[in-house]
Amino acid sequence: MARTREFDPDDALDKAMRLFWERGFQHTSMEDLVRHTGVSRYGLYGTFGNKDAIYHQALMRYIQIKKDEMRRALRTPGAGRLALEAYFRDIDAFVSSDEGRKGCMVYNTAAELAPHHPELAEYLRGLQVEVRNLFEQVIRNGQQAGDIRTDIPAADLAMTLFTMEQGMAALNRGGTAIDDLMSCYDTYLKFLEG
Amino acid sequence: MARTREFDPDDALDKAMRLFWERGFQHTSMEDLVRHTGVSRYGLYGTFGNKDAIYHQALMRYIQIKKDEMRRALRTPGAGRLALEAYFRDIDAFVSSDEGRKGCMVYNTAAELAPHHPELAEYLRGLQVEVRNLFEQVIRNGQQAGDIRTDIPAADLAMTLFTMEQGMAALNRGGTAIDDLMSCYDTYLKFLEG
DNA sequence: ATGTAATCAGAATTTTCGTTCTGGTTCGTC
DNA sequence: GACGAACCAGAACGAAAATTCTGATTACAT
Repeated sequence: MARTREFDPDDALDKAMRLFWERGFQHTSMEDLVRHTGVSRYGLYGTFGNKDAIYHQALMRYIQIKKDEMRRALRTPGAGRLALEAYFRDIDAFVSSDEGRKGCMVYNTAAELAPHHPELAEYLRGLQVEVRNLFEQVIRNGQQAGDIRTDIPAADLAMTLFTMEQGMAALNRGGTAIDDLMSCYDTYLKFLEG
Repeated sequence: MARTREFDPDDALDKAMRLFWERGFQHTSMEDLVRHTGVSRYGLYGTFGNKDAIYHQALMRYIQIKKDEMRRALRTPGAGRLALEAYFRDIDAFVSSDEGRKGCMVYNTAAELAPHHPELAEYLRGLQVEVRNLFEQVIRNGQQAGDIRTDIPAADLAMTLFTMEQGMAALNRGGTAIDDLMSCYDTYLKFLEG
C-alpha cells in the first residue's frame, strides 16, 4: 500500500562502505553519500539512521568481509608457514591493486575515530586480539611442523607480525612505496627462520 | 608605544603543541586553544595566524624536538646495537609515563591529516626516509662491530624496525597494553641476532 | 481505477566552529 | 598627565555540514 523503495539497501551499504573506507568519516559528507550511493537522504536516514549509524554498519560489513578472508586463508587445519606466505602474497596483490591504496578500514577507523570513542577503541582492541591469536596459532603450527624457529614463543612472534602489519597499514595510507612496504614480509619470513 | 603582550609566544606554542598532540587537529577548537594557552583569539591570530598555521608551527616544533632527541641517541659516532637498545629503553620509559599515551604527533598527523593533504604527506614521507636512514646507519655500525647479523641488508632490517615502530605508535594511540607493545623491541633484538 | 502511505529531491533549519569585529583597557612615549 | 597603538574579552559573522521538513510523486491494496 505504498511506493516501493528504489534502491537495494545491501548495495547502498556497500557503496557507503567504500566511500567511508577511502575518505574516512569526517571527509565524507551526507551529500557525498547521497551522490555516491544514489540514495536520497530520506532513504539513508530511514533505512540506516544518521551518519554515525551508517558508518557503524559500513564498518561492521567491512569487518565481516575481512574476517571471512582471514579465516579462509589462515584457519584451515594445520595452516603454517606456507599459509602465511600465501596470505602475504594476497595482501601484496591487493595493496598493488587500485583499491589497495585505501588502506585498511579498521586501521583507518582506529586512527581517525577510536581516540575519541572509548567504546569503539575497546571493540577494536578486541578485534586486534583475535587477529593476534590467529597469527599465533598459525605460527605455532609452523613451529610444530619445523618450519619456524622455536626459540621465540609463538605469541611474541605473532605480536611483532601484527604490529608490523599495523605499521604497514599506516605507511600504505601515507603513500610509502609498495616495494618498500612489501620488503617487510620477506624480511619477516627470514626472521622466522632464525 | 603600546600595550605589551601578556603572554610568551614560545610558551603559548608549546601549550598549543601539547593540546594538538593529544587531541588531534579536528578535535581541538580555537576555543580550546584560547582556554588552554591562556591567550586571547586576538593574540593567537595576530602572533601565529589561523588554526592551520598554529598547527603547522606546533608540528614543526614537535619535529624539531624529536629530531634532536633521536640524533642525540643514535647519531653519536659508531652508535650500534647498544645505542639502539638504549633508544628502545628511552621510548619504553616515555610511553610508560603520563605523556606517553598521546602517541607520536608525527604519526597522529600522518593518520589524521596527511590523507587529505598531499604536500603534507610528501613532507612526512621525507621525514620517514630520514628516520629509516638513521636506523640503517646504526644497524650498519652494529653489523660492522659484529653485534648484528649480516645475512640481511641493513636497509631491510631498518625498514622492518621503522615499520614496527609505526605500528607501535598506532597501537599505543589505540590503547594496547604497554607490555604487549614493548615486547616487540625484545623480540626484534632477537631477530637482529639471527 | 483509485486512494493512500511511503518514497523522492531538494529546500529549510540547526548546530558547530573558524574567523573577524568591537568596545573597552593598558602602558610606553611625548 | 594625556595620547594612542596594541592588546584583551567576548560578541558577531559566515560557512559548512548534519538533520529535518515539505510538496510532489509513485505503486501497491482495495
